[in-house]
Amino acid sequence: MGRPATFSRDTLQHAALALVDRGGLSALSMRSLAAELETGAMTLYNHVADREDLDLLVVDAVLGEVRVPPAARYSWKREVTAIATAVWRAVRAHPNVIPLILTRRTRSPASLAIAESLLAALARSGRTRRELLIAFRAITAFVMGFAQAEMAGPLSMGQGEQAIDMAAQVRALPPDRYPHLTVMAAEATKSQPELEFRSCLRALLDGLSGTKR
Amino acid sequence: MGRPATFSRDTLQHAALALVDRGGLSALSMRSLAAELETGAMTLYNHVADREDLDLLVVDAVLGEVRVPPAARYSWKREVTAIATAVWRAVRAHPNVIPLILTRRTRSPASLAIAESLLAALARSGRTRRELLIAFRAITAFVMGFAQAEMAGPLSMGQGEQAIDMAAQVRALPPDRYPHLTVMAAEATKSQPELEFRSCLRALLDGLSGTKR
DNA sequence: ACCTGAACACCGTTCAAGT
DNA sequence: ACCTGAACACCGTTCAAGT
Repeated sequence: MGRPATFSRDTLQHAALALVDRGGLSALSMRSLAAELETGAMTLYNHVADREDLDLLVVDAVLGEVRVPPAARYSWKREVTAIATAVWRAVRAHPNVIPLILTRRTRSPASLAIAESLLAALARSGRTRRELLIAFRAITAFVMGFAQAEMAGPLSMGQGEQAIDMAAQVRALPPDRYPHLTVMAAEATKSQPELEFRSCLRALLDGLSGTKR
Repeated sequence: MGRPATFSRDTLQHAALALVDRGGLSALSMRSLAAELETGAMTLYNHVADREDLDLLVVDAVLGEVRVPPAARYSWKREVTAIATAVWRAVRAHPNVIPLILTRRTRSPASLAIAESLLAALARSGRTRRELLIAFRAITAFVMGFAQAEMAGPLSMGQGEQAIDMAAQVRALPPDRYPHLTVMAAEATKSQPELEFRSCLRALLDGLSGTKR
């Protein structure tokens, strides 16, 4: 009933992201977001089609933080590395949003810009279309999968308390049944996600630049 | 009130998977599953801790379908390829479950067995622990990420009607803003997920067997 | 011990009404 | 035209009671 307090879609978007960052996905609902914005739940529908649309807005807020580096400075490998790393860091900066990022299909300008710049960088390596598609698939799969693994994989990453707890659990499994896994859980205790990401990505790029068949 | 109809956790698990396979994730709720089993919702809590536990059961039903091949038949690369492909195929056979698989951390025997056998295969290539961890991370990230991309990536896979629609949408973007993406959307029309998965995985394995630094 | 209906505290969204 | 409260059809889960 007429508080003029009409807010922009942009403030809604960032309020939603802030809620998820702070309290996890369960902290975001039409009602909780409306309360945050000091309005009624139904008012949100003036800015957003439905809950799914709100989720996409949150995903896009994260992807919008990706700073795609200016093109073609060094080798194509370095450029691809810069883009992939930028995406991974932005995603990783919002761990609570990762389930949304993994499961929502975005077609926003931010997400298309990332895809386009990655393709442009890869195209500099001289490939047929088919090879370019393969390279694009491999890299995007790896980046998203690496973020996924940090959230849900069997071998914990990083040195947080939670990661160390997880490692301890896996290390405590019967070593005769899981000889490698238990050893690797110990190794994962020294995990440095940034370095591991770089090493994995380098291996992938090496493989993608090898002889074509 | 004593229909004796006590059912096993196993039938509950497969009924839940069947509901998701048939009707998507939204078709599975405590109430819908109970109805399927011709009982009341609260009866489920005799077999399952909570909804999260039910989700894990569904994830595990899929991972339980992975047939890990017998070890050490050919080269380590072929063995790793066999395992990765088996996982990917099982996941892909249940597309509606993918969001759950990506976001739930399982520690079930099925999931641990997969991880252990993948590590065992990789260990045959002769690596330090640190290199083994890197290789494991790269491959699991890739497999999960590839499944994720088929569900939510910008370039559609396969020749289904839906995939073709999606490709058409991306192809219809302004080509001066998205020169590579629009071309690749056309290329993706010929997409053969199985072949692309193999090509990407081969590149990754090539990279992982290259010179260490 | 195992089972289960009623009730509670949430959801997203429709609808009809406000200005 | 924009806003919004009440109400509806769902959720997962607590609680108390059945056998």
